[in-house]
Amino acid sequence: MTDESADVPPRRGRPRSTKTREAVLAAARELLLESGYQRLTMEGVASRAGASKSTVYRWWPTKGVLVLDAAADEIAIGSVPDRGTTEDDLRSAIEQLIETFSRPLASIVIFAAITTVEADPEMAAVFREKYVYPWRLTAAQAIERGIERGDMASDNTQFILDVIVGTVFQRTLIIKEPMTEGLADHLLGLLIS
Amino acid sequence: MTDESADVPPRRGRPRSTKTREAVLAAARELLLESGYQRLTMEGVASRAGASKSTVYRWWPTKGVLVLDAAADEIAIGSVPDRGTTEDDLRSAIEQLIETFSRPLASIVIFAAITTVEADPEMAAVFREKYVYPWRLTAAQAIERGIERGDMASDNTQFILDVIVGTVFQRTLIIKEPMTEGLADHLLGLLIS
Amino acid sequence: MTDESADVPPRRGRPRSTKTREAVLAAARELLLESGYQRLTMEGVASRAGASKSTVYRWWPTKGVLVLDAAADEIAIGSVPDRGTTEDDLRSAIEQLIETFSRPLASIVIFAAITTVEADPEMAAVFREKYVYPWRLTAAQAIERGIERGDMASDNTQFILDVIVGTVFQRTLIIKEPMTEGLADHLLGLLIS
Amino acid sequence: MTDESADVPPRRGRPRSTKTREAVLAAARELLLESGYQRLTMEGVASRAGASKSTVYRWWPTKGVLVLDAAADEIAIGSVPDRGTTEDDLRSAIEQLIETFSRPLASIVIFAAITTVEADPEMAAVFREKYVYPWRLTAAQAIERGIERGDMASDNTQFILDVIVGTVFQRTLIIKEPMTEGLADHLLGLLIS
DNA sequence: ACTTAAGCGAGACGGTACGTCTCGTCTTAAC
DNA sequence: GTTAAGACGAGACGTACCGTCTCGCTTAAGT
Repeated sequence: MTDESADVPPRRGRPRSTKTREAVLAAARELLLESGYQRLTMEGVASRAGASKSTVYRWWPTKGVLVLDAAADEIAIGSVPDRGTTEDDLRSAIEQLIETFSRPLASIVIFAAITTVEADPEMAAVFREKYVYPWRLTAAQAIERGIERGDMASDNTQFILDVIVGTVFQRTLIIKEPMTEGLADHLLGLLIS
Repeated sequence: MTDESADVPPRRGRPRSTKTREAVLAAARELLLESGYQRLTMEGVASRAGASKSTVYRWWPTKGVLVLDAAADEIAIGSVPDRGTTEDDLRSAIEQLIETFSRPLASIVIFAAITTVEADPEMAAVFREKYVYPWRLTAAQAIERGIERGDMASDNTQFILDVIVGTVFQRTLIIKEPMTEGLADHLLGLLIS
Repeated sequence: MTDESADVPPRRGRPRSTKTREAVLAAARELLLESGYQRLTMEGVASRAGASKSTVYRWWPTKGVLVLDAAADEIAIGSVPDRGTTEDDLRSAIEQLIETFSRPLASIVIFAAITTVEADPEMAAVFREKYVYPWRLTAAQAIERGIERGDMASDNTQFILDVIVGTVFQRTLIIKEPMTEGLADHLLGLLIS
Repeated sequence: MTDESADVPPRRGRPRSTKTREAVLAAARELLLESGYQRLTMEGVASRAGASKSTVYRWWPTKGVLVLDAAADEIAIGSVPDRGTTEDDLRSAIEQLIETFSRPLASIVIFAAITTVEADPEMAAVFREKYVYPWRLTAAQAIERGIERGDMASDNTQFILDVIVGTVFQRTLIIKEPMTEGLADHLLGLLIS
């Protein structure tokens, strides 16, 4: 009878402090909500968390990595379910987008991840790989089911995705006035023939 | 008999140097294309232009103002003409957007103006007032003409504007892969019933 | 009639602030006396002086350069005069050494300059060039005058210099107990035959 | 048969590793010779020795203590013998000094021990107690024998000690050019009447 | 021609954050 | 109890830009 979980790495040295980790992430969240992404500094996070700069840099080499970690729960968007009808599927997708983009912390971090490509391409890449592509894949599948059923006003999946994401992004993160209520209905009216 | 042009201030002292002004704007354009908006520094612009920092700050109090001035010609988008048919009008609007967003310098500056709200709200405000609203107004008029003719798939003007701008922004400035050719046709197919 | 002082360099830009310069040097002196050379930090000096780090680094690139400047007056040892008799000349030399090594600030800085060679060879080099060699040259001349007169107990100038400097250094900077009063007489008794 | 040495404390747990101890001391010696005292770090010694920092700190609380331990053999200077004549005794003393100060490792450590008082007074104290005073005591006795015999040019023992130590220190550790050969003779010529 | 006033370059200045480094302490699991 | 590993708080390092501030020189328009 052998140990079944033999693939556990043999941890050595002082283990990482959960307390410090959470203090740093909490400090990052607070400062994001107070001052935004640009004005957040690694030094400020360390200070607010009662941690040292070296500890912060040891685990989060850049600001982008840090805030993606700090807001991970809020950013997570899940995947688009298969509810049986095209309208229900697309409505799910659109409402997931609207809901996620409307969370205060998530909106700040997502906006930063998208718009800071130039200064921090790695942040954008991590964000895409981890959050955007998985959702986009299931959303594309939902759209393709709709196309097969003959329900869609366009047969170009990528284009429809761009319409949905672009419009919701525009309305919720750029033009910030509400109108979010009717947004899903308007989009469905346009996309479903 | 009074002075006809009473609003002309009696300029005294050394007049502003056109040469310096143009050297600074040219330096800003070069650095934008070489390094992007974030990595551009006022210090770098002054140095490249052979000007002093105080001269740069005298005329362009912030990086945003400077960059909008430097790219003014490329950013100008004009207004949506009245060509007689809904399709022609909308196609004009969409192609103006695509064309403008595709110019190298304009794309950098517009992207910065839209996404830097947090760090430089004034830049965003100036950009909206001077470039976005005028175009958006004539685009809204074109859409309303289409609604009156009964050509549009939706009767909500602001929503349609968000679809157009959001989709084009998404495709040209966020997801940078081409497909720009078919974009106008796809959008027209969706928006015109 | 032409301008006689045409060789004045044409000063450009904002002139250096004398006030800041003196505040930094005074802060350095205070911290040297309070904490010693090793514990003095550039950051501490800037802070105490109400100056910024960049200003300190602009003018004094290393700690060694800064403290040599801060203590310049106290370190200056002059040169050995020619008083006519060997005894008077040597007594002058020895008393200059003792007096200089006994000043609180000078002793700290000289000790640092001598003993930090390994970590900051430039400081040691500047110190030697500017303060040690000039004095050593005139002291050597005084010794040679004594040798020519047949007054000296040894005819090796460098050796006698090492005896004088080594003994005074040993007594005043290493073994710090007094006995400094009789030191000059004892040395003269030994060196003059 | 019982344990004969009952006064040995009943050691428990893992015994100290002789191998590790020697690896650390050897690493310290290597790094002293390669980089000098200032640039030697506890971290570097641990790393070179394949030991952990905590092990190094457990047994050698400071860099000074470690380095004195690592160079103990080379630093040891013995005591001044009584050879019967003043000249032989003093020559022994001076040559012991010169020889010790000329060993590469010893010169580094002694120089550090003497000049690091400010930063590490404990190191200086340990060095004085363990190496300086014992030798100084026997050297003083040799000098006093010379004074009693009427051989010395001065009757102040401490002063003569300072002349000897100061001059040799000056010549071998500060001014590093040779001339060490004639040094003992020159000193004897001066000190013996 | 002479005065006046703004433009301009150079560059010093106080700040602030950067990311790196070493320090000496602490916390584990393995031995 | 000792060890290797290595996380941790602390704090200085030297650099880069920020936006402001003197300076002395230049350049015209108004006298």
